[in-house]
Amino acid sequence: MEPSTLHADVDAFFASVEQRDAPELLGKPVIVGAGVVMAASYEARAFGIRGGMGGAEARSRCPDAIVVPPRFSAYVEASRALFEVFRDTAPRVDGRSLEEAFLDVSGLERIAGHPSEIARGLRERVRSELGLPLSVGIARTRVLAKMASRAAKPDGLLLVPADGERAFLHPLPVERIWGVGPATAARLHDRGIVTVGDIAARSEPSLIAAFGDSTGRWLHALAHFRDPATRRRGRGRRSFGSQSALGRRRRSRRELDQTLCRLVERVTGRMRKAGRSGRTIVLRLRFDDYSRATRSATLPRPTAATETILRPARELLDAAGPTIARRGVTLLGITITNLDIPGVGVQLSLPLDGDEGAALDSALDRLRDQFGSGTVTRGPPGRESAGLVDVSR
DNA sequence: TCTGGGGTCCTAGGACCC
DNA sequence: TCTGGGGTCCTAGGACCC
Repeated sequence: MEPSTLHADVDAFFASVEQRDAPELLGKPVIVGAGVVMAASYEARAFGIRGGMGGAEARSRCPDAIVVPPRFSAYVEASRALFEVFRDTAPRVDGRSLEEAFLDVSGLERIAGHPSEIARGLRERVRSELGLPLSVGIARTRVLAKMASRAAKPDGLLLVPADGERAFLHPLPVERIWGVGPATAARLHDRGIVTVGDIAARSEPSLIAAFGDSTGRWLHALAHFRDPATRRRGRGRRSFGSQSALGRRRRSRRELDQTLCRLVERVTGRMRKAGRSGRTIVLRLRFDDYSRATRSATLPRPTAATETILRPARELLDAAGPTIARRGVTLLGITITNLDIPGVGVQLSLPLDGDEGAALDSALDRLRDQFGSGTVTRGPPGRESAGLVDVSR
């Protein structure tokens, strides 16, 4: 099987959009975000500046860097145009974030040429039409394509041929694996595992014994060039969240409550706009020492109503009061999860006697409470009755 | 290196049910 | 009354990604 999975990724996305829109920034070290580095141009990276780094640290590494505030609407617009080009290039596009996607170009050879020609054309189009640098990795599997695009950066193209997978993957240090962060890397190092090849030398059972069922299997598959069974099940989003850093100053209960209200309003507003609702409310806290905690509560029914979510959110905050008083809170966040399932319809058709009909009606009433009266209907009463539940959005 | 804001997924224990 | 095995739901924490 020849490689036909592309991973396409704009380099330093936010910073590249800023450089494109303000030509005087071209060729200069650019940092997006003041408090924390949200993106750094490659010129800034040359000074050791990385995303997630504190602003003070970044400026000390490169005092001449130009710091610009993020302009999210510009990034969203650039992303929209980018995905138009993606969808114009391949029939199957799986977006992973604003600036990256997997493209399946299998079966396009006769129309559009070899995958590497398609990738070259894609890079040229994104450069000429959008003014953005795009790196592309091509491989047989997603993980390999992703790691190839990473290796190709900046502004590069790398194809991993089917017979070149070992030569590409096995020498890489484990830190370069997509999905291995500092914690897992440290645990691998503890066991003398430094490269992907070292992982390949271990049996699957020994990896499972050391790293647990999920991670063990995943590492083993990856090291043997198999696409690890996706760790992401289902489709679509699974939560809505909003958070706010508060700084080190001690906040009064009143200030915290105001922040909480703002967060709940923001989240529920986004949920209503998306036509979604959820049942579980998670309060996120971060303390002076950067330790974290979560407190959660689950409602009987999904909702997106501000008041319905605010009440239990306040109770969670109250319950965390003593902990906050002791450790000081530096971040407050709210996440709504356990979302309803959109686009599912269930139709039942069954003969009912009187009692069963009444039971069905009360069940449908409960569903109307949950999903709204317009989405739940009941067929005509009689010997053959039908209830229709349609929660499609 | 003292840290923003948005996400996803996994694990583990306890409650509860059959 | 005690014990077992299997399953689901909830809560809390942690790891990782962009």
